[in-house]
Amino acid sequence: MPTTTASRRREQAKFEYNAFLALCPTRQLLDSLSDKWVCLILAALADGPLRYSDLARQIAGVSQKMLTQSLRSLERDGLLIRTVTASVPVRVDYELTALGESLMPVVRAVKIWAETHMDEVLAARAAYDGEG
Amino acid sequence: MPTTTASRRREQAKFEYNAFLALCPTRQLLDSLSDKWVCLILAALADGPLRYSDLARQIAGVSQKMLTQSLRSLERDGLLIRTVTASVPVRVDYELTALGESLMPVVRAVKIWAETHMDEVLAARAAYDGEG
DNA sequence: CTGTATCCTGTTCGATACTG
DNA sequence: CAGTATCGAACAGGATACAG
Repeated sequence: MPTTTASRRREQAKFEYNAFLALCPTRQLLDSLSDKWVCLILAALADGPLRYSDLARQIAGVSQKMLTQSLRSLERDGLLIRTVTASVPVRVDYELTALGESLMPVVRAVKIWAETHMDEVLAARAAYDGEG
Repeated sequence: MPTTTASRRREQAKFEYNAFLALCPTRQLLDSLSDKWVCLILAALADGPLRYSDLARQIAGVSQKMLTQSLRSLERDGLLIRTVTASVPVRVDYELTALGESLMPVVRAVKIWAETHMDEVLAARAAYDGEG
């Protein structure tokens, strides 16, 4: 059997797997959560609605661009709602939806594991880097 | 009060926040998990040890470079162990550590939420995109 | 078999400036 | 106040070739 066939089969498998991943719900969720700021926004909104500028102040490290972009993404996914109050100056509030709140236990699970075990991870890293 | 002072204060806050984030265990964990392949590797190893080529076959979409890179990262974090058997040809097995296994419930929590709610997210996306 | 090294492409993201 | 638009540097990540 020629090599070309085997390599073609591999490419085919890769293609199918990538198509599968594109549809895989877990991967899609992970893609959203992996955004650097998404979890921080969710956590900030867990205590109640906040205005744009409140978020910008609480999550001090984020750029305007990324904050807006992440908020849009979360809004699009139905995890939060954006309420514009047409006053002068305009006022925009962000609030978790029920769907967004249902995600919080997952975020908290991540947080709890991190706070419980991250020192072990850091120790492992130090040991690994030490050995060189 | 001159504007420069306010802007300097903002920069200072941003700097401090970024320093805080760099130390925040949750952020560090999220940074690891957000790697495209890490969760897939963890899931693949949840059922037992696998060889490099087994992983490459199961996670068909990954490039050699990223697979190796992700495995090294997980090894460094103490989540899996890499065992080299010096035969010809050489054989390398990867296996979750206790620490790695302790992370699995978190990964599963993400998976369960995704499988339960991702259709709502997709519906929200469709609605959002439809409105334009 | 299990990688490492290199090149090269697309994407991400911060900074900056501008708008309703 | 709450964004939008644009530019450029930095990085991620795939393809390919090579090595122990």
